[in-house]
Amino acid sequence: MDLTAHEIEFRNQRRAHLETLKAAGHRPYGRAFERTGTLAEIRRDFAEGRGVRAAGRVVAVREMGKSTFAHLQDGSDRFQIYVQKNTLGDDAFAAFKAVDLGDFIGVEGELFTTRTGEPSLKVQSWELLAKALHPLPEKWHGLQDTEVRYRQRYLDLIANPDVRRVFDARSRILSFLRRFLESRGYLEVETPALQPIAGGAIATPFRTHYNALGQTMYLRIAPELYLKQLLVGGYDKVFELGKNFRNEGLDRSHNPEFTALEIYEAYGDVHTMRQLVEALVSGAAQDVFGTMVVGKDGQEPIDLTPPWRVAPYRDLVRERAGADWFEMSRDAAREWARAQELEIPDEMTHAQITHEVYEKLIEKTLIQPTFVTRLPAEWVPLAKRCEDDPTLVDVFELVVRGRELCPGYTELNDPIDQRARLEEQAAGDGSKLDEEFLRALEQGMPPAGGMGIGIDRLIMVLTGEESVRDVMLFPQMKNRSPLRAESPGESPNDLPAELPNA
RNA sequence: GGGACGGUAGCUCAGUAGGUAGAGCACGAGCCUUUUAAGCUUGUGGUCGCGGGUUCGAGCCCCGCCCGUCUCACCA
Repeated sequence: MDLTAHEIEFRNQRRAHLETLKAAGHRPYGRAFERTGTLAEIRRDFAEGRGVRAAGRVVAVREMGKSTFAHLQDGSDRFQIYVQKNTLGDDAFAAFKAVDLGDFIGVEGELFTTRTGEPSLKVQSWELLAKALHPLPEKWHGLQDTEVRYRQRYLDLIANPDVRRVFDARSRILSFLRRFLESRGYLEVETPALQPIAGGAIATPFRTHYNALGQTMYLRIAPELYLKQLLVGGYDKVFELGKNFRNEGLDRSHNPEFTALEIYEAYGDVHTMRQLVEALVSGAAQDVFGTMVVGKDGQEPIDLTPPWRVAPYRDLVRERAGADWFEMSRDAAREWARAQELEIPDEMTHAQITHEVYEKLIEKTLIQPTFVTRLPAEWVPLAKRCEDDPTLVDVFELVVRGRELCPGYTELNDPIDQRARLEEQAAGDGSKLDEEFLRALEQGMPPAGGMGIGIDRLIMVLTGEESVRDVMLFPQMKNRSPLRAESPGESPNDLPAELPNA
């Protein structure tokens, strides 16, 4: 790797500092350091003159001749330390000058308040815990380069406190979801991520090969079919919180691997699920942010206070496209849609045109939480039909800020209808039929409600972030230098039959 | 995949009309014992994303490519 003269200079200086510190008796990469507490705890329990031990990364240094101010940062806070020549002694003070921005150190001393009123720690002794060989990003503007922020997230986390806050919130939201569900008697389960048939959704899967069985495997696109087998097996209330993988495009609301929460409840239905998701999401906002109104400054605030709007799909379409929409001929519907600047191929059916109108003209206008209900059966093959209209299914799609957040429905438990609808969806390709799942349904699955929440999008709604990359610690990025070029025309799914073991 | 925009010092960014590349921070040296974007003096640091082309001369113009952001397409 080619280094610029400047990078070589940085490296040499820091290594020279490291040698200086070693000569002064420091271990360049220390061992456990017993702290009085985190920096936040030390601040909280501040008492003038109190003796404490603290540790953290040096993120700011202000040298003033025979004394130095610096800031330590740990996972909880940032705290000022004060290093004085006559407190520390000549040698320890001189060695401290070899501490660079970014180094981890441990310090021991007394708490005091500076003339300007900042709680500080007067250092009596200190030791090096880890030397940083690279400089820190700029202290005032932080790290701006989006590419570096995503590829080297640790720099982003060090330099940009707001980023840290988003991921702290993410963690607390996940924790709340688990606590909430467990407190209501739902059992967390784990089902295969490596599946022989990628079912439960319509999406292109990632394909791989399992050497021991000589068999093609897929990364799951959804856990749904396994969770339903647990209902067959007698579990009444289960959920799974985990990763799904879809071999599709990558944009600000899609990442090839993403987190989903799926919940199933025997003897429930679409209404059970609606109430559950309302309580779950509004509860998470209340628990983590102390309010049910969320969003960043400059955004339209989202009010998550239940109950949320319920809007049947056809009503929304009629509202936008006219009360007589569903009595219109296909030609008239096509003409109307094209007048709205939608691209409508001649062969599109009336139902497809309707769906295009919904997705392009209506969904994005649903900012506040809205349950879109009673969708056409062909869009949701695993849902049970409405009793009063077999062309519709008992589902909701929860839409917030114009984006689909969570589908939920009364699960289809009729194995005969289920087979027919999966066959229709597979369009004659029998290899896509999950016979194991159908066999399980034939064993008898209790009536049930189920739903799946896109957790990354939920975090986006709750934190006000507009890109999924800003709520995932390590979003997918293209390799900077591919190990080997893909041969032209080779599909990413075409793998050699045998892969060497790593 | 299409379109728009971007990639200049370790970081954040300027760069006029095509005329030998700048600032702040960081870093080095000097001064400074209550500073906090510390301050003052001074210095180092650049394959201008990569590869071609036009030109006497390219960070700037042209072509190709790489990476990223947004957007459209795709997408339960």
